[in-house]
Amino acid sequence: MKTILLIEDNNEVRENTAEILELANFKVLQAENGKIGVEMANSNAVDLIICDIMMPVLDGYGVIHLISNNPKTALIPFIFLTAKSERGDFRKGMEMGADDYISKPFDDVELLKAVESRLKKSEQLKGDYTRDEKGINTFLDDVKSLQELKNLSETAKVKHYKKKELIYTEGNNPNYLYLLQKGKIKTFRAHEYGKELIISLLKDGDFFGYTVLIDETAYNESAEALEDSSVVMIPKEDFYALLNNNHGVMKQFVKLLSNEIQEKEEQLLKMAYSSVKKRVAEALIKLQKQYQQHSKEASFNISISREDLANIVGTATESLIRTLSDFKHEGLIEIKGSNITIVDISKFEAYIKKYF
Amino acid sequence: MKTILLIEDNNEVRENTAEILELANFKVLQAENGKIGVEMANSNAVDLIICDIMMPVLDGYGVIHLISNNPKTALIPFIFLTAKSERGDFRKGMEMGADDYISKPFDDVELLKAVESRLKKSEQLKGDYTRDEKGINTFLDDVKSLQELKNLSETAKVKHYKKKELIYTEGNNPNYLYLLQKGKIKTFRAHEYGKELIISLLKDGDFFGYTVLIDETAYNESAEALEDSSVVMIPKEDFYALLNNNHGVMKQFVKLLSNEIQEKEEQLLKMAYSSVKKRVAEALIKLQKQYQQHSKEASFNISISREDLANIVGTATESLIRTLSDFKHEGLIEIKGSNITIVDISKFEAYIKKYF
DNA sequence: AACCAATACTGACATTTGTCATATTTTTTT
DNA sequence: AAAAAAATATGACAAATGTCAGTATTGGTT
Repeated sequence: MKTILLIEDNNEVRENTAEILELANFKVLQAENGKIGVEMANSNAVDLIICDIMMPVLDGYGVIHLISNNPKTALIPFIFLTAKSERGDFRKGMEMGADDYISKPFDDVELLKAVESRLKKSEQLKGDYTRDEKGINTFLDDVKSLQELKNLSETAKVKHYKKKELIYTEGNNPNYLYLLQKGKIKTFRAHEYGKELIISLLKDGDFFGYTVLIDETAYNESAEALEDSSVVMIPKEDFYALLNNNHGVMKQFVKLLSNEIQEKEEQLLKMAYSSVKKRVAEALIKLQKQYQQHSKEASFNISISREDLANIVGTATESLIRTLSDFKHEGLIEIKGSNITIVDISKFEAYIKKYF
Repeated sequence: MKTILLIEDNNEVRENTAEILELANFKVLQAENGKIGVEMANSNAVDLIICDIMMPVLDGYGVIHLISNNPKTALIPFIFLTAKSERGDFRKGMEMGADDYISKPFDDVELLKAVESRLKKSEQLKGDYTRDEKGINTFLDDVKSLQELKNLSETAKVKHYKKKELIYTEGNNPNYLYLLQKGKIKTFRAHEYGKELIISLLKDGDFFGYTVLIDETAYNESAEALEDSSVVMIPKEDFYALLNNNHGVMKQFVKLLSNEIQEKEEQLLKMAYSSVKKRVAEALIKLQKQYQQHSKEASFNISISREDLANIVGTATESLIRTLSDFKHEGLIEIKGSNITIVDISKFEAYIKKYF
């Protein structure tokens, strides 16, 4: 329920107005002068302020001045509701930053529509997605909708990469936000000659290449297609524009990033103290889940080269192969060429837990 | 220079108005009907729109409807400038989401003041910090200013922790954003019995505990004071409010997070493929730099327990100690009790590069 | 100043992981 | 289908790191 702060010195007018607003299912806070009003705005979570101009102690102009200069309250929509109906009065109110100006006597409908209109606008601004509860996907949907927009316009292009082709390399300067439309792509960092660590394995619908866009530095990782892939290239300007204009997207993006930090920290902990065997097992389970969720087959083959798997785990290819052999001999996985199948994922998980 | 889109069918009025705006040093885009206006808004970076109501092809109401429904243009301030001066017309315009409404004939000053007022408001909303070029510190300054604000009010409290005291533990529910005012604190994650990895070593002025605040989950790390410390506890509601109300802070925060991701990835790569010896060396150099920068002494002792250092590197305490002994025997570092001094940091760095 | 507990260090050895060389199998190309 | 290339697998061994047990040193406390 939204909270409206009503500042008006005339008891009768105030109470009548409050009643109307309450009937419209708003929570109403009442203040009988400007000073009290400002105090209430500071100490309560207020979604909108309706304020008279001529009042004792502190008038409406004083109120809007104080409200605007306090960052905590500056963004609350502000509506003047006043008997001062001269053009000059109206202009002064608006110039001081009011969002609407209703002169008395006013119609109930006028007031309610004005309130609704300003609340709607304010929500749009804040990008309040709290109600959809869809979490992270909202962000993706948003960007996807942008991407669809872009597809229509000429700015966003889709590029096709062959297996083993590079999308970008360490040192390149970023110009695009990438969206994997179809295919499989790895991003990885190089350590020493021949050694690399796969940072992420991307699946359809995943975005990549955004961290360097934000930092405005060169790539410190490379991206390579693991199979033939289609990639949507969103010009960085569009990405910036979206972030800057849509607070909701920004919020979701912050969530996305902070999630990633936590994941990386988790990985770091495991890289430090878990044995190769355990890391391999966890990588297999993760891959299995990631792909199964994606393609809805019952028993799913993980098809990945030993080298890539080793680079996910962060170990030598031979060590990885030995570990897989061990798992195979214990009947936990089956290997057919480059395909790996986890025989029974819950058994596998249980074994890992017990064994270590 | 700010760009204003002026949509008005009457050539004379439009050109006169444009002239006034140009004199006030705005860049003016002119559109002679609503349809052209909407197209221009979509293909140009526009900071404010001034629009007539009665027009051929697409009227002002149509324009504001289209502008509001496109996320790319929805946040551009919108002013109606019209001969329709009836109360009903005015209300309709405002209800459709206009930010101001000026009826003709109008005064030049009225128009300019209205434009300035709306631009000011819009900037406040976007929190445009692009001009200070101070980068990440802006965020910190912002939060610090909030913190100062908070210090005055009663909501933010400073808590003192003794050496070895815990600030929070894994599983706790977060209620605060923490700011280390004075002291030294580590945050760490537990792996198996007795094994932990230090995620970060905090110094004065560092914030911590924000990722879980954003994810709204329980802590997956613990924080412990390494020496007596003073910590400012900012209620999470204030943190949320700051993020939501100040676009600039949000932007800086996104940068902060994306930076952190890149750092963690770097660490991950090193954890996977660098030897303990190399990781120890790098940890020492990092500590040296972090502290030296902080306290401006020439030769600085790193004072850290072997166990903590091992937990930064991600190795067994004994292995770490052996590595330190090696470095000592090679004359690279000096050890006096728990204090470690790098004899010559550039020599040390050169040795590391050559040796590995 | 002496004591005690905590921390730092060392030795001996086990375990894990990496490296190189080579064999085998699978996949790709012709 | 055969040949070539690439990927996978295995053996033998070396190097790195961990573990446990015990000794030495340090820093704080009375």
